[in-house]
Amino acid sequence: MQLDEPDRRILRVIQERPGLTMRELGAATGLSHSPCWRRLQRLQQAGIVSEKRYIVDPEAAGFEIVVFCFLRMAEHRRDRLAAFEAAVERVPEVLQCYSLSGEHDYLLQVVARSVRDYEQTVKNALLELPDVQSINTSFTLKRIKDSRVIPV
Amino acid sequence: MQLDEPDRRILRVIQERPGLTMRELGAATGLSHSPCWRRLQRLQQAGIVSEKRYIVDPEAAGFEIVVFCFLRMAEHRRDRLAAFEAAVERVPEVLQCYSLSGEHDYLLQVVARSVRDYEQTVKNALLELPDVQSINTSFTLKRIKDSRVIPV
DNA sequence: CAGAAAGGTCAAAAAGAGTGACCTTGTTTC
DNA sequence: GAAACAAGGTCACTCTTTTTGACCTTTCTG
Repeated sequence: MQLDEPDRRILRVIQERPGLTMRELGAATGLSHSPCWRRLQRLQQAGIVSEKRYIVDPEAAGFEIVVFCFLRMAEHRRDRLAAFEAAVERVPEVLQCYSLSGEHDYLLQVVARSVRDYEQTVKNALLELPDVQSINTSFTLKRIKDSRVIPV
Repeated sequence: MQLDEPDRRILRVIQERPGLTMRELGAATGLSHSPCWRRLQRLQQAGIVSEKRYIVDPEAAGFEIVVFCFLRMAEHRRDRLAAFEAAVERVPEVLQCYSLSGEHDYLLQVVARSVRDYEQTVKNALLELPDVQSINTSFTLKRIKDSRVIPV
């Protein structure tokens, strides 16, 4: 879907100032509430904008440990990787998983309540994932930024 | 803030099923809407839960390129790092930034509309950040998972 | 057991979302 | 240039939810 300027303005405002009413959003983007609402609907149907939701802060919720880990796979056959990816999806402690170009196959962001818990997750969930050859963990010391604001 | 079981149930349900009304949320967590609402308020005031907001999908919004990059710093004095972190905060293409233990100092997630744009971001924004010594980029090939659901 | 803390119920006000009808304006197409 | 469209604007209104307040009941706790 092609975004025009009003669409981008809407995207900017809903990201920077959630909690505006449709009328306020319209005012902030130079539209009135009706067409503004119609556009937002369209953006949602196009999958560009999610439904409105709450975000839970891992740290505040007691998940003090955030790690990134790099996986290398033993097999690189398409069906094996698909199996791995489906399995990763089901591990709740894994928040993000991207496949990478370069020397590592996957990058995972994993949260845990403690180092001990992380250890358990690695042993019980991650190493059990199909075809994982090696796991290289980097602990995060500090979250400097964790934004979901796309600079549209 | 210490979370009890009803709190955790609320956190689980609002993450798994956004869009429930307060009454439905209450029903799903075994509370009635009033106390449920009061708890959710408390969780928000405690910073555990954000206000309700839309999430924009980078890919759907035209940001096809998602990269992770690893930075190494020239200086490790406290005030220099603070300056760097404040500067990173202001680069809109950087969605995430964590400081890491181990051989790299920082991990950044950066989005861009194209490889060419990414190149620009690196040259104009990232390399301009104070004390950056080296940048090591890993392009992502595929997003397997990008969840914000904390397994409370 | 007394009090405090939290939940339940009810009722109601206020706010916002979501619609629909219809008019106006700017553009594109013949 | 006229007709046909595509969008936006305005209005009026309905319906849901949220948000509150009052008050009673149940559960813990010291």
